[in-house]
Amino acid sequence: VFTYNKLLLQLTREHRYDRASAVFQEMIDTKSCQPDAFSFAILLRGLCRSNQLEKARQLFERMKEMGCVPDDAVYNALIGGYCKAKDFNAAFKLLAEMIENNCLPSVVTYTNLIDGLCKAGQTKDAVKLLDEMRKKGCIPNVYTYNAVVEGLCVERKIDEAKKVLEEMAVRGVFPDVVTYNSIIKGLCRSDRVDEARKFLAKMPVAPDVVSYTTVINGLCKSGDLDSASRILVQMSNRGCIP
RNA sequence: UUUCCAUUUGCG
Repeated sequence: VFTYNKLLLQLTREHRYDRASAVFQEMIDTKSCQPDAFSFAILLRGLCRSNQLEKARQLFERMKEMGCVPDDAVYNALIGGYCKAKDFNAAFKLLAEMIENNCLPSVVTYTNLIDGLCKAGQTKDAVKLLDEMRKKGCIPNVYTYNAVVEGLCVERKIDEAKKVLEEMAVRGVFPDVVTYNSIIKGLCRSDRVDEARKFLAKMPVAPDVVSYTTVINGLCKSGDLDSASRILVQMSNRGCIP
């Protein structure tokens, strides 16, 4: 099984899903070596990522028919797939099923859902889910918050996003460069480039290429090429390569 | 001895 799984993993990494499915079928046919939950997880994840959700669903049914118990990796893969397809009914159904089967949804599970909701423009629901996960004793981490912050910034609700920052501070989750980059992007998009520039100057963590690029982009769009080139110089001085 | 994973820039 180990050997087969390794092969499956490699094949899906190379996006050769047809080949992977064939290998999988071979495992079942030979009967000497039945796929385990991990084999399924690997293949399901590959199918979900390549938008072959229907195939994934069938495989999942088959898995249960074979008496193989889905683990959290399997559920996470499927939930991620449905989120990307914006089929939240299906995603939440799986979440419920997962809990029924005594499979604890992890922070990754929730982050998947929260990120999906945000990307679909449903930040309101995302924030609600964030609250719910906490009530269930699942602690959001920086990835979870970043997904929310990013979602709010895309919707130009910068001030709400800043509130989330405050909440992070209260809960002892430290914003990282990704968090700040989302805010900077939000400010730029809301024509608050000047604030973005100030934010860049005083952010508590070291700005990276993305931070600089975002601000420079904003400045260019607003026609402030002088400031843009100044930032560019500053950026190279700090060893960042555009 | 296999072990999947989630978040940010550039109309990529």
